[in-house]
Amino acid sequence: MSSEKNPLSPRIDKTGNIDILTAAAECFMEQGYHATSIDDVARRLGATKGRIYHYYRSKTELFFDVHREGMRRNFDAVTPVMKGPEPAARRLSAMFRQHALSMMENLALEAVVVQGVEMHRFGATTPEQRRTLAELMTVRNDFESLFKRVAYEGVEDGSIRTSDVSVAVKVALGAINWLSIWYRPRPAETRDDREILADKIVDSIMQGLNAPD
Amino acid sequence: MSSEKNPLSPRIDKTGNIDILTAAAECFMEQGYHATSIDDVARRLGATKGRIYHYYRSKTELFFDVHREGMRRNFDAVTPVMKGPEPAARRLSAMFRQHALSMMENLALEAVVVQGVEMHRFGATTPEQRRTLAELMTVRNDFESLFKRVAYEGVEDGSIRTSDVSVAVKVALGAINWLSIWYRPRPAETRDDREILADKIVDSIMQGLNAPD
DNA sequence: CAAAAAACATACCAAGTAGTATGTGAGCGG
DNA sequence: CCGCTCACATACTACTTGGTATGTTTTTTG
Repeated sequence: MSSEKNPLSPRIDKTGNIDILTAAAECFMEQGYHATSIDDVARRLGATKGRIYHYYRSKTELFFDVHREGMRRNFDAVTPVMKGPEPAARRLSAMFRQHALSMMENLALEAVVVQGVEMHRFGATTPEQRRTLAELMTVRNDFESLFKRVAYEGVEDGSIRTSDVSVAVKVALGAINWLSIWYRPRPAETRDDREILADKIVDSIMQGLNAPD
Repeated sequence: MSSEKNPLSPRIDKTGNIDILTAAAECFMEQGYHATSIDDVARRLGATKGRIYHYYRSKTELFFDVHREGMRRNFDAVTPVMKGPEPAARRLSAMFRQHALSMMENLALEAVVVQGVEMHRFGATTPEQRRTLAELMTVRNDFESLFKRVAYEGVEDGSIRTSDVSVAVKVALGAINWLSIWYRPRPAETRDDREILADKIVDSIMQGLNAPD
């Protein structure tokens, strides 16, 4: 069953070629999963199908692995700031900020993650694929739960106000995920630029649009 | 050039069959554009390819027409409430509310619209397709501009506060568009249920998550 | 009511693609 | 230096799918 072809950590290339995961992510971002052929990915690698099928048993498996890597970076970005002595509202906005920055800096990967979320609607063909997809959605839900948990803490410690925690979190995450659609780095963009944008987004989410009375 | 095969208004069926646009929208929503074959759409119609190609010259043209219809409904939902004597913040939240309801009640159509937005990243193959896609993105931008304009009015009349109008609008629309990914109507859902959800979403957008001091 | 056009269905093809089977050169352990 | 494995490349196949060409039936029109 688990012939262990894919190590969990991302495969980094030793040659001059860019990594398979990166090439796949870029192709999937630019053309979408179905419109991307394995030959497209291979071409971007400066290689042929043989190389890809040496590491991945199928196109879907490749897609899933890209997705996993994207989610892994999401967790890595968010978990360090979710605990601490500050009020929950502070921590939650820090989480949003980190997530937004992660979206911008792993754009290709995160675009694939978003496609994966959509794909859960799509009918996965084989039972094996269905199970893997279900696994990915579990990870996805766990990620969302991180935010929900802190949001609940905020309701309890009085730093957060909302009519519905679950909806509010979905709204906020949707706003951030939407970055993968409209955000494109400008040619000479710096980290500072991205932080400014992230701060604006977090401000919108936390303060809302209504002017204070 | 314009052989006028597709009237602008949606083609409503006179037979017992569901309409082509609806069938296509449902297929595109469930499987995505590329994974949907023309035969899939035909099968859902209880017909064959012949019927579809009688009205549409290509698959992309069909997709674009579904997209147009989705955008048309968006405009129809939002424009009636965007003008009036109330402060701009009031009108803007009414627009958000209408848009959210439109997303829920035209789920299949709107899912296709979202796909279209993603697709503008994708390389459209033929020049003709590129132009049509560019046209759709113009419509899309016009729609976003409706919100921006009212938001600017709000900044001027003092009813709206934000660090960046453009970003704030993108955040809000992203949150609402994200509905197409997670929202699914429950079996016996009523209009009231949808309005409650829409109100919660608008509340999150307008009030934010931070508790008032 | 005849003829023309509309509204489809059927049959077919060329192109593209996921996946496989097999070859091959480089490195490496013994 | 020999054989074995790894890391690919090459060649090929079975199948799907967008699109077309051509029937066939129903509706409209003069």
